[in-house]
Amino acid sequence: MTETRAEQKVRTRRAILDAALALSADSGLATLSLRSVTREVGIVPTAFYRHFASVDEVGLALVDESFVSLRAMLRAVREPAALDDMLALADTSVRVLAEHVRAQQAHFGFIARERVAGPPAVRAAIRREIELCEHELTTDLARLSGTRTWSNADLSALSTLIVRLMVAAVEELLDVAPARADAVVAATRTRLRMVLIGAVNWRSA
Amino acid sequence: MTETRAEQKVRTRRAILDAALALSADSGLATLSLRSVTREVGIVPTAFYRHFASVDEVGLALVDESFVSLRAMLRAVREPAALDDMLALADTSVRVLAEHVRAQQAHFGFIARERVAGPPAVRAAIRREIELCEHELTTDLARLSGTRTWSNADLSALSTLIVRLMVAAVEELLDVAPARADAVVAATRTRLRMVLIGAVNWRSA
DNA sequence: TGTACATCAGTGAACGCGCGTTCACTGATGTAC
DNA sequence: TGTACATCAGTGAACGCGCGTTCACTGATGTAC
Repeated sequence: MTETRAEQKVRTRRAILDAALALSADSGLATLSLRSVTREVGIVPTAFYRHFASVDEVGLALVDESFVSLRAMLRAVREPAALDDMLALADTSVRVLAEHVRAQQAHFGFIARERVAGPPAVRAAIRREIELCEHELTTDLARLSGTRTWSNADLSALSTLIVRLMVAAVEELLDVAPARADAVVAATRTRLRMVLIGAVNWRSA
Repeated sequence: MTETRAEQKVRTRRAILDAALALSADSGLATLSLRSVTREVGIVPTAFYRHFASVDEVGLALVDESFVSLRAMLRAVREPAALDDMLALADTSVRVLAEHVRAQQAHFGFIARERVAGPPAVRAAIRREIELCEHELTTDLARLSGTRTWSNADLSALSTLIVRLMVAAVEELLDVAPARADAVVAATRTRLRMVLIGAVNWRSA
């Protein structure tokens, strides 16, 4: 009614992205058919081509979206000013993570799944984004008091451990019944603490 | 010629498993078609049913096979008698891992991929096997001097960190050009050392 | 050892199905005058 | 404001293709006597 043609087009594009995200949760982007997406959206298969050239292109758009969510989450872990503060905040960080995951289930699940299982182009895009995240975290870790004497290799070892712990926690949280989420949070916190104790004692123990 | 009918049947079964393993490397077990497998083997599609009831059943057989490889590898990490010994042996452990991965590329790749992307039954089977590995490692860690005072939760936090570090290293090794394998080994060793330093200093730092 | 019969791995035709993509189209929205 | 034309999101029929699965079959291997 009050909607312009351009607005309607954006809405359909959005509906295609949402449908692809929801449907790929079942059995992956690689097995997702164009027809199942358009069926879900309520348009005819050929109308898809007004918005995307291929299903792969939808996948790449979803990678972009999903990493907006992931970056938002990683910012929470990057705030502390010293390694000891990170250790003290481990509990809070993991809880924040769990909340983000609950709120952004679809995006996090998409990354976890398509990272290894997606079409090659999507897999490559995700890998690039994760490396970028690790690199950003490495830069931030270098600014912490307590890492003054660390080599670049040591810094990136720690940031990799942290990022992967988080990615693994995400996978577990997505996989587990909501009632058991607290157990996952507890276990992840213990693992994160163990890694950070390794970091605090690195080259000084 | 000199082959009995039973031997021939075993050979065909083996060829089906090998073809499924090779073909699923391209784009996953979930998208693997029965017809592409039989085409590769050189039999007619219907002959498949003489050996397996479905492609899922082939997947489960491959999970069993692949974990024989993974267990063999994990035994190498479990030999030390104390946490400090593990730390000293970190370098050797990671090298052994890299060799195993090179020798058993297909099996390790299969696990890494299908763990998140496989058909539900295959995914569940892999998850069960990984939990079993973690549990075995936990039992072994409990026997080490240096973990006398640890709770079960602490022990399983460490074994989870180690197993996942190994799984992640496998994924990286599979993904990287052979020439860059040494860099992956070096990075993994640093990460493993950092985790083990966390373990050595756990509850005592 | 020789023969008659049973077994069963692999065959080949046929089926209905969902797929991606093509094409010419419709008709509401948007624009130029 | 009213009219004539352009745009373009979505339509619907049609195509050829590979899929999983059915079924009755063949013929070499294996077994009982």
